Amino acid sequence: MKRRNTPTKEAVLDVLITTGKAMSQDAIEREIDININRATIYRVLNRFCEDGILHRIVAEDGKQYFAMCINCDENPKPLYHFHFRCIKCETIECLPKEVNFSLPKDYLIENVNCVLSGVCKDCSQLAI
Amino acid sequence: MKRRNTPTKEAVLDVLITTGKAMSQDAIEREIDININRATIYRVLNRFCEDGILHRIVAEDGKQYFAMCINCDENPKPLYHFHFRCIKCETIECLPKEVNFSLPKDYLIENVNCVLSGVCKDCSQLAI
DNA sequence: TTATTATTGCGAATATGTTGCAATAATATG
DNA sequence: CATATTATTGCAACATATTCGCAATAATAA
Ligand SMILES: [Mn+2]
Ligand SMILES: [Mn+2]
Ligand SMILES: [Zn+2]
Ligand SMILES: [Zn+2]
Repeated sequence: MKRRNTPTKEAVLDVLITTGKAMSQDAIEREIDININRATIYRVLNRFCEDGILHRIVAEDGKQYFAMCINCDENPKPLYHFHFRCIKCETIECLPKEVNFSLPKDYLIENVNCVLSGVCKDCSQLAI
Repeated sequence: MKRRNTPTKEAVLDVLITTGKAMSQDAIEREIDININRATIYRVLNRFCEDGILHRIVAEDGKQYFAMCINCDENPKPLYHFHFRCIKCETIECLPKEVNFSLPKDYLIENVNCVLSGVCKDCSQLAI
């Protein structure tokens, strides 16, 4: 199943690159000018995750958010990094902080999903 | 709104105390012998969370899991601790490991939701 | 240009969690 | 114990997120 280039894939990646944040399917759909079906966006996002182009974060709202992998911008991020979800502006950003943990004997690690939530700097300064 | 004692609340707490793990609504319902309505279980769980008797974890499967607070058993746990979700046996346990993080300036923390996932010791040893 | 098949749109299905409302039952009070 | 108050429950309906089957479309290889 060789991948093909399509306007949909381009548009989705474009939005994610531009915002530089983690976005949910509906947020992505809202930002795209052309009309793309909900299911299609999910399929594109899932494929990007399989291919290691995006990574998936599940926030405490139970929703999936998607962000570009690793060297998002200037600062490359550790494989397992924290995420911050602002409850005011509803955005999620990848923090360049590594998650440090240790597991008891005989535990096998497969994935890490760490989300801190609160108010981001933009929103906390607005309040002043 | 003074709280009342009911068989439902007792049954739910009982299951959570017995397993000592974090459980989802459907897992709890399955473990209870009497029939309790889905919505009722959710309401009971939400009330326990409000009252600080349970805490809520959202796993990467997007589902909510509920566990007894802090001094679950012998070892008291830090306020912000890691959780481990086994993808084999589908259980979640509270790890007595504190989550260490630091936020950039002007960020306000409100909540922490950290879930590691993989294979727990019981399931990894079964494979041997 | 044509054939192959990855990708899409659509509608329906699944799953998790919440809510309105009337019925039930726990508790307080005399 | 009898009665009033109201927290709690069951039920059905709702909301939302995500997936799936299937036929139509379109990107690429030949
Ligand atoms: Mn990230
Ligand atoms: Mn816990
Ligand atoms: Zn914000
Ligand atoms: Zn296990």
